[in-house]
Amino acid sequence: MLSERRLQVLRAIVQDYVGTEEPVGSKALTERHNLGVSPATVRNDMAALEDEGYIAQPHTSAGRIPTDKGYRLFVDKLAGVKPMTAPERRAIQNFLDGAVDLDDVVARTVRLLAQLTRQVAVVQYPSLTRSTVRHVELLSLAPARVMLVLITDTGRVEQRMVDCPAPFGETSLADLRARLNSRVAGRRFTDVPQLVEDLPDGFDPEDRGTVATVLSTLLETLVEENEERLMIGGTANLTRFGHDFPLTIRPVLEALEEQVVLLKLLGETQDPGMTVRIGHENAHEGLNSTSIVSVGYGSGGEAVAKLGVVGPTRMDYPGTMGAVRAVARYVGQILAES
Amino acid sequence: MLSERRLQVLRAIVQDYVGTEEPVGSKALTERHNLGVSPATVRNDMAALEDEGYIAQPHTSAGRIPTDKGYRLFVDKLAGVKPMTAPERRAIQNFLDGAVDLDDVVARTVRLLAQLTRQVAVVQYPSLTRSTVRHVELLSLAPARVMLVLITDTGRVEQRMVDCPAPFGETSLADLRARLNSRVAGRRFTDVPQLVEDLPDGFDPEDRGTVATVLSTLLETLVEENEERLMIGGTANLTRFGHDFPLTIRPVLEALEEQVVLLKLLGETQDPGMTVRIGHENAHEGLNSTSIVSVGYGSGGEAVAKLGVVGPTRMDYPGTMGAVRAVARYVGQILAES
DNA sequence: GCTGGCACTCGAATGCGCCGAGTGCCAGGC
DNA sequence: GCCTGGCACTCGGCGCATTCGAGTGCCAGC
Repeated sequence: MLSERRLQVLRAIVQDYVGTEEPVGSKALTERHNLGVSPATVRNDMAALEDEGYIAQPHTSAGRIPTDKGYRLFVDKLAGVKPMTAPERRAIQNFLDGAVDLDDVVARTVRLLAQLTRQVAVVQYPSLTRSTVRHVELLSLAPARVMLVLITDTGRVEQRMVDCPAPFGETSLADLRARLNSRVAGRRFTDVPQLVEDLPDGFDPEDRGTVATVLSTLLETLVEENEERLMIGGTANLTRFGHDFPLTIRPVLEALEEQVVLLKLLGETQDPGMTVRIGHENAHEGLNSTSIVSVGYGSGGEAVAKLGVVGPTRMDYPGTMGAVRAVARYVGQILAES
Repeated sequence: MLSERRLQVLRAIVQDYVGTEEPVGSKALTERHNLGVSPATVRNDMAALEDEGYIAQPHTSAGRIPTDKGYRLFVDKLAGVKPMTAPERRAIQNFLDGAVDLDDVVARTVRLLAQLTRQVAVVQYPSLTRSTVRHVELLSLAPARVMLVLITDTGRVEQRMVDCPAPFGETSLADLRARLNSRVAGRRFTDVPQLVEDLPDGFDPEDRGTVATVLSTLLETLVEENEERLMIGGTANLTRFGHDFPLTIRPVLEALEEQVVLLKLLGETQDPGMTVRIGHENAHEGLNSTSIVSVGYGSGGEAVAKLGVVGPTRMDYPGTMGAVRAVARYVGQILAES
């Protein structure tokens, strides 16, 4: 087990490195943090920390930089979450309050997060899985063509074309619309399949095919839309990455474009609380030198999606975590209101 | 006026520079293109071209690179549009054919363009201005709360909440829905305002306030959504920009995030044909070292939006233009079919 | 167990010289 | 009049040696 002072030294190294972006040496450390001991002592502690794998030297005779393991310890034990100041909170709230619809909420959230953290922000659209159906609308566009519109409680709208096997009259359509909504309105997506299972039975035989087609399209929509979408912003902040960055930035940009990858990363943990993935803890290779801070958010306590930021492992964890948490909280409020 | 050979020299310079990314000298030129004259002659031509401002030297005793003016001449007079090969066309068609909804069409188009051109692709969502109303749906969510859903002929769906000044019964709602649709379905957005002007007159006095509120929300939606959205992809290709690129890439990423800027640039010309904006021709400062190739696309001949790519001024113009044109054509087809 | 001292290491920065691609100009030839 | 070969000149890039200094590890002493 590491002594208290060694942990302090690690903390100081992380803080200085994050601030200066340069390997930190023993002398600089004692000058900037009053640890009450001499550089020589700190050197011993550093050697010990290096043995344990918490820090490393980029090359002999250079200062030390934290390893992923070092950051991990820092995040878990040494640093808290830095709360936002009151003015910051007000600014967040004001900025988000102006949103007019769901897209706008998400777009504003992305901008806000990117600005606050000066990193790349990722916001997942509220998931359909845990949300409920507000309404299903059916529109007849042609005798054998129906448009299905699904409206969720989070304000999201999805539409699908349905080509019917047989012509379908307006009255039948109205009938189906009414019955369908009486069954599924207000219900959870996951419950819908059972709820509509026997619905075709109540219809005329010649209409049953069409009803079944519509229903299966509806179910498809529910499933497909679980391949959730997300919005990304602040990629310009990647340019602050590092000195060597042409090599670093490319795979990151590529990974960010692969939304599937990000969704997988975000979804990896069910825990709606704050998650920090550091460097190689990220399964995706392109993100091995980045850290991802994410947290669930949602209306009324229950998390329906995640948001977070992607940045260099050398990031201000307490500040970033504070910003992410605060934004998630306010977005949840906004969603609950609307 | 420049002699025929000097134009040839310019063309050769552009081609070589685009290929090698390095300033091109007189000797290399005569070796790679059989111009039938000696390097010394080419040098004279180059000096002339430089006087005219078509090419420049990065520093004394280096090769020449084209200026924006040089590229402009190249695009206008010296190069055509390189058509896609048959296999490429098939690939484009196959890739786009798999799309299931409008979002998907746009997403696939972006990916496709980015891959084909190895540059940043930008696709504007089909504009509402020139499209027509397919259907307006009204849903009662609470006694004094109505959701308005607008469906366009391009398959786009927009929804808005309406808080009514007074409770509004289901029958009144159905009535409004029917009357509204009989007037606006199939009509152009621009025509809608006149078409619904006197609609409230036909309703009971106590309902007129609500009807007016709903209508004004509808009109707002039409206008607001003219602030069109767009999708961007292939930003990872920015890393191929150049050697000096940390300085170059940053403002580009920033400009790309400012969707307003891009929309403005795309919208600057009404011409639905192919537009090429080179370097400083782009009003936005961050894009001064990029060129934008864009073209209108749309279902059934009429352009409803634009798509294009953003790349370094040093790009393969004929190839890029060919790809952009081909993609636009096929996207138009897809939209016309659905 | 902490501290000051000391020798050592090694990357970054600096300076220097060479090389070669590329230029401009000029005199001569078709 | 235009093209060509020749020639002197320029200047950035590259390789190399040198210096400089931050930082280290170790050791003897308090």
